[in-house]
Amino acid sequence: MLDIVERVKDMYKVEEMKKGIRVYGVKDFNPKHVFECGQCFRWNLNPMGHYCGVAGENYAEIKYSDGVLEIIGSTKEEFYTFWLDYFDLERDYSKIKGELSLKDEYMRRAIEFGKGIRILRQEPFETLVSFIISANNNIPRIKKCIENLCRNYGEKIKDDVYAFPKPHNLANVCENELSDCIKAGYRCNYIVEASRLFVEQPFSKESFQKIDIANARRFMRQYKGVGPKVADCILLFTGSYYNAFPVDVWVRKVMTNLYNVSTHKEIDEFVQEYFGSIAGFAQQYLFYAIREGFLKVEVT
DNA sequence: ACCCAGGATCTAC
DNA sequence: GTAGATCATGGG
Repeated sequence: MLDIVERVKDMYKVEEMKKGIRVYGVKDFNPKHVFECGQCFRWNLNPMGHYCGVAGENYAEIKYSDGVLEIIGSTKEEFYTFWLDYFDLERDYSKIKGELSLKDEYMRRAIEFGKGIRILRQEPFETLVSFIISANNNIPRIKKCIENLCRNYGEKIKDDVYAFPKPHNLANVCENELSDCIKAGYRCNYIVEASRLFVEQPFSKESFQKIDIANARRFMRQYKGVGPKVADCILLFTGSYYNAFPVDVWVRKVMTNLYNVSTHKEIDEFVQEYFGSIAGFAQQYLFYAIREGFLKVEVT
């Protein structure tokens, strides 16, 4: 851990308090943008107007104002060993936004709208299962299914707060029981099957280190319930490939409308060329701005 | 009753 | 390899 502290000492000052920590010098961060851009499902506004949620085995409350990030529920050690990476705090988002803003006016406006987005580096298994559930589903229901899943099969962290279930706990579950508990319908079969494969054949950022995105996509699609879109969500939101570009109905509309590319293959070839290695960030800025209704697209 | 939701699968051509 | 039906569930 000391090497991490040494590495980021010029970037952030971390102060420990009674209930949590304060991190000074945090730029390009807006909790609303981070937690509501569609990349995660376990963070919610509390009555105080702050986002609370679970990541890994950690429960926290997040506040941000004026370059100061407060993580209630975290120690200094947990910050260096977990949250620093989770929030991708060592990446220069200003540079990414600068590069993408030069592409076109539409992109520039999307970034202006979601300028506080950071792509979380989430846990592989949780991301896999969450985005299997996301298919042909809406966000409020996705969140309910996942909360039910954690409540029934996850380890209790504290009062009424549960961690995401471990792979082996979902691999051994009866499909009908799972369906009764989480109400995810036909996706329950996918969840059990995918969990079983994950136990045998897990993946992580590290395991993808030596293969290109095409092979990573092929690998991901072995899991039942993982198609092209879900595969890219997992690769992007685990921080494995930042040129992953999930194409859903909304993003497809923009791509067709604005850039005149329509098939999945066409779209991917275009964005890899146009946005390059930071295509995934572009996707998030676009998705958030469109879905929130800030940017309009012709409905086809 | 019908349509939709960050799609994926299965089947048939 | 690709177009079409089908897949639970809940909300509008």
